[in-house]
Amino acid sequence: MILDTIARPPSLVEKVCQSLVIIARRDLQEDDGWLPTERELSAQLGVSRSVVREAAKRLELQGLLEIRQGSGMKVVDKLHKPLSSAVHMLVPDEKQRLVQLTEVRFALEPENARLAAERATTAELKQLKAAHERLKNSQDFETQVLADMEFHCLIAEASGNKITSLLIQSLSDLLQTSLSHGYRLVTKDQAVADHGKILDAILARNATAAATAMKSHLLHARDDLGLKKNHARR
Amino acid sequence: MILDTIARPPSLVEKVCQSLVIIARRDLQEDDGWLPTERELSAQLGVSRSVVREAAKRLELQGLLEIRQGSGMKVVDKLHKPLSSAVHMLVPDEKQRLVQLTEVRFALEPENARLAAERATTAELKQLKAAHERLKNSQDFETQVLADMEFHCLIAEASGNKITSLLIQSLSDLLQTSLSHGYRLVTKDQAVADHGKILDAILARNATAAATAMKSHLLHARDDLGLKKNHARR
DNA sequence: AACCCGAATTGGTCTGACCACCTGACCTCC
DNA sequence: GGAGGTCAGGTGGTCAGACCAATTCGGGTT
Repeated sequence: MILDTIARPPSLVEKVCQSLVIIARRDLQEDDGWLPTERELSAQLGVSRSVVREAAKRLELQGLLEIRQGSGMKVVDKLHKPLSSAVHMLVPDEKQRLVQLTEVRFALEPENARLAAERATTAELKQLKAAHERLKNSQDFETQVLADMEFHCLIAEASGNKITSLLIQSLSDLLQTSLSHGYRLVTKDQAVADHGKILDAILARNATAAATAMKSHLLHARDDLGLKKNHARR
Repeated sequence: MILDTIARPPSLVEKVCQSLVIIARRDLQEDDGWLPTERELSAQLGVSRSVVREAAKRLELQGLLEIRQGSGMKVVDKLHKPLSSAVHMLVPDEKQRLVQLTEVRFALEPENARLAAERATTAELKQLKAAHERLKNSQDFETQVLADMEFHCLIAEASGNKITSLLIQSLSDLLQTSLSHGYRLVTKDQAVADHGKILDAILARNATAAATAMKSHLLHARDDLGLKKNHARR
């Protein structure tokens, strides 16, 4: 039996995938982001509906499409979903996942803050300030969590590194599900204070201070977790 | 039109996915990891072959299955593939991807080394030593790259954090494709020397030294990249 | 104007057929 | 006896057409 990862000629659904991506990009600008129906695409591309379906499902799993029965297929940008679901599967236990999540953020985010301080454009700085204001003014828990997440995601984007941006998006996504299940990392006041320090450092283009502020912010989150249960090895 | 992410009742293919995962786990122990044929599963689970196919394709995309025409479906463990392909799609340019990849590793891996120094089991230390020996004795370029990657992956595993382990696996996977396209990060001698320092620090349970050694190792890689072309902003 | 209902439309599932590819056993030839 | 070719059977890949289920949207009722 052959198990080598030799290059195989692209299958039909792979070709259709590429075609769909092209059509999707075009429709995203012209139309509302809604793709033609499966039957239309089937006729248009000269393949059976099964193939169109498999290709669409594939792109949906990659976070490029959203498929809803009765409505149609819409172009979206959720490239972080695959990683989220992989982590969800790899670490099913909610508490454990939250702990490991925080550890990874502790490694990634200070470096993001450092790079953001060095590289952020003025437009990105403006967005950061806006997100911080939104957190300050947030009333209910949900919008607070969203504003918090957005702040971190914006820093990742401002680092100019698309990979880390993708990772932070995924981690935030996972964090949100955990939080909505009752876990709470830090109080709003603490978050506002921490974010304020980070923001100031980035605005001042002080990379080291930004990294340090981010570290202490995440340490607060880690400590908050530690109060409930010690770190579990494996 | 409804676009809310309301909880929807699990569709048929989702149920079949779960069933397949269960069957896969069982077959991985009893048999060789080969699943029944699509037709058998179709009859066994009481659904049409289309549904079995979609579920299988889904699990393949998640890195849990490998499907080969004419052979069948085999259980594999490549949970890192989804992230790899997402990054590949997000940053198509090889050179740029390599640069950003290195940046992310620079954030993640020193922390991994630190945690590994604190938490590694004796079995993991043994594996690390073995991997290091393999790098030392490597002759051709390919085995050298593999041994290098394995060393980093083992450190990630020894950190006890499954998420970071998954990330490093993905990044290594991406790195390998870049390397096979002609990019070369550091010379073998440099790598052996760096890895030696990292290994010594971990063996000595010196977390800080491990992190520092890893940082300098990655700085060598980064500098090597910088010689060819400056960092590109976006 | 607000509400409700049903036809049209969309993706979801089923069926059964055929095609392309892989495997393994058999057979030939050295 | 072993290396290589051949062929039948089985596998996933693709196709076509039908029906089911969720959604939309327009027309009618209140």
